[in-house]
Amino acid sequence: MAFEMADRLPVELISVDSAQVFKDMNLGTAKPDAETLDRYPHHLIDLITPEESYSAARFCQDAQALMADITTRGKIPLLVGGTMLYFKALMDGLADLPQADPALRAEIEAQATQQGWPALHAELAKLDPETAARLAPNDSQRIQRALEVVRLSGQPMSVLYAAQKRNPLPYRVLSMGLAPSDRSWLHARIAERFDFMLKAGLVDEVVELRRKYELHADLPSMRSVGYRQVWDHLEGRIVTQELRDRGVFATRQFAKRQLTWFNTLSDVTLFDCIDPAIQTSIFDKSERFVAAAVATPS
RNA sequence: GGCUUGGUAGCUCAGUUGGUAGAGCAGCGGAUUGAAAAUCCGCGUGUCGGUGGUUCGAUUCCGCCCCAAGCCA
Repeated sequence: MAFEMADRLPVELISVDSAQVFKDMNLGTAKPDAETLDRYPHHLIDLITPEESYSAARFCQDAQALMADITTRGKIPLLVGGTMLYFKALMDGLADLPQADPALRAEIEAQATQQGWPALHAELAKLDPETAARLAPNDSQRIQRALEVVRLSGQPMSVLYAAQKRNPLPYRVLSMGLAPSDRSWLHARIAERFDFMLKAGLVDEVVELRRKYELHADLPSMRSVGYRQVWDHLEGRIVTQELRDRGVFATRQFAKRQLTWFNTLSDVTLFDCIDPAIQTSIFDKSERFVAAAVATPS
């Protein structure tokens, strides 16, 4: 859909994808190939190495800077991708919170290994009762973040959330989502997609990544779908058949989580992508939708 | 043909000293504020292979049959 729009409208593409930001992670992230990227350049692809990490906050900065440039050039920013938190953060803004502190995170992590996350959840309950109340005792990542925020800023995260200013994007946004009406169709596509990745050499890609970079299994890059399972396979924990099955399961679960975001995100017009034959009609519909929206500026 | 071991949730299995059963994975639903392709939460009725028998009561004990794997002919 994005490419078809790029053929007809003066747009520039901005990728909204937390995995395609990594250099040399191509097959497993389903990154468009070099030829496609040449024809349809994407911003925010191949930004950092797999040793580094990106964030929703950095995405917001990067995307907003790009949107400003693009509109200055008289073009339309077209944001395309599946990292729904990034869309949400861009649309609704983020509170003014301290950024991640790797050393502090390591410290908290070590404490959790000793005492378990429920103990840290209890500790959080003293420092920030409101946040602790809405988090599950095993929600490691959010408990860690909430503790990090209090220690760094001296203020509970709930207080900083409450102080968050409404800071709407200075653009009129048209949101479109693709969701299949038939789950079994989705599952078949996912299996096909992962089998293709394996056939195309995903395992070799990870072998090469491990040779080229200093990686470990806890890195955001190596925790992503597909890479995590190949990692386990290369470590000898699972055989090829299991790698394939687990890769497919992980992709399905991820896809379901993406779909769940459509409940939360406001004003998204959904299009059904049930089978390839209908895809041209999806584009026709969306094109009419865009045309109608452009004709009625707010 | 005979013997042995199995047949319990979509899959892999546990279990019931006889009172009709539960884990993991899968699946489904939901949360989601600097790791988000992450992290977490909730959801378990299935002729316990079939059929006769014993019993107040059988998935559990016994007989026969079917199926699978292995061994012996």
